[in-house]
Amino acid sequence: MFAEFERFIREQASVTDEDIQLMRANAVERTLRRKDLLLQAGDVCRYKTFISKGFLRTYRTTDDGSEHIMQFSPENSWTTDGESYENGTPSFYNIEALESSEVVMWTRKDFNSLFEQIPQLKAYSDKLIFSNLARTRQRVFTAISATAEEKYDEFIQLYPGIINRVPLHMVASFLGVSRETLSRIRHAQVRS
Amino acid sequence: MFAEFERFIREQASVTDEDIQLMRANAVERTLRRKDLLLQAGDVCRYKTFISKGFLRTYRTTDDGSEHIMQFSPENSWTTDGESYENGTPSFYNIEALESSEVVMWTRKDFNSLFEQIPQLKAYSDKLIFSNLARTRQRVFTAISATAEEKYDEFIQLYPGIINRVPLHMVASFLGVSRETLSRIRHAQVRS
DNA sequence: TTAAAACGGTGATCTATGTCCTCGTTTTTA
DNA sequence: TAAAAACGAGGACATAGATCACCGTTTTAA
Repeated sequence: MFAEFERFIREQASVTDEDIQLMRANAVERTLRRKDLLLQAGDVCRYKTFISKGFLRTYRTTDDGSEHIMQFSPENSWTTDGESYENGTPSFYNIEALESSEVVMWTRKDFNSLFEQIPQLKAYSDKLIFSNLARTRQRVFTAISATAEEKYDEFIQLYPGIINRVPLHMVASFLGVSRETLSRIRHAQVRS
Repeated sequence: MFAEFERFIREQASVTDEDIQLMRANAVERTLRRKDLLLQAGDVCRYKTFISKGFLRTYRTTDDGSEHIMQFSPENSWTTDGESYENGTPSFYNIEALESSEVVMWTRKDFNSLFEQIPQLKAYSDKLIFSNLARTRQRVFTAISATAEEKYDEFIQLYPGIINRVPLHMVASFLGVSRETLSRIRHAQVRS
């Protein structure tokens, strides 16, 4: 699992062999089976997690019991609940494996010390957060301005591949539309 | 204008007198009248802006001409289009003064050099971005999971004061509901 | 200081989307 | 490998919220 991470980070940030050793030193590897939770709502998110293999989702449950997906996380991406991780507060989110997955994790303490020792890692992380914020803003804009069909079209364009990897109701949940509406939109598009 | 900024930043980050001098050195002050644009869609956002007095909004226009408000920015807060600012790409957003305002701005080049010279400023900025991301995520969650009334209630709770400072249709635009619906929700709540 | 524009409210519709249901197929799991 | 669960599709109906239209009041700007 760390091997995949090493390959990934080397191509994302120009890190040295020593940097890699540092990162390896306090990395925690974990294997997840389908439906395993990496984070449970109510717990504090203690780790920053790199997904070396598999597929996760981050979702939140409303009072009426319905689930709303905030994020899909395929291999070669990161996941965490930043708010809980930074502030040590209980998380609202669940992070669940949708496929059997392999991840590499670091505690905040360890990762912050990596930031101090590896400035390129900090710069890379800053960039990630920026692009994350830009994408989240875009998602707000779409959520408040687009029709269900426009939301779906943008999803397909922005995240091709995901549609073939998760059940339709999860895409609907991510978009904030009902499963049935999404099913109808798709069918209407096939015909046209 | 810089005086207000100085007061603000001193209480947010522990900066020295010399730090203040550095920040003052390349700060650009600007006065805006109501309806003036700080940023026009299509232009590159060249500045990071602190609002020392007044009130701005950031909005985006859809193809059909409708405006969607992404952010309200009262005095003692910051505004910029991070994506355009960081990447030098044309912005999708307009930033407009809703009241006559006074702002202090820095170019990216200058602000980045301040980051190098004033680590506390960088740390403060990192925190801001984190909380910004957390708030934006929360807004996504609400947008995809809540009813119009729940959206309004959360807005009032999260941003008390703004409701008395902007016309109702702007709150509606921020929430992604129609002016009429919001008006009815408010009236129904007064009665209950 | 006055004409024009913006604003908030409300009634009468309309409609996009949600909800509830059933059914056949595929996938999962014991 | 068989029973159970999850899934996608689609029909019938319900409804939250949009749209359109109009009005009186307040604010803005020439």
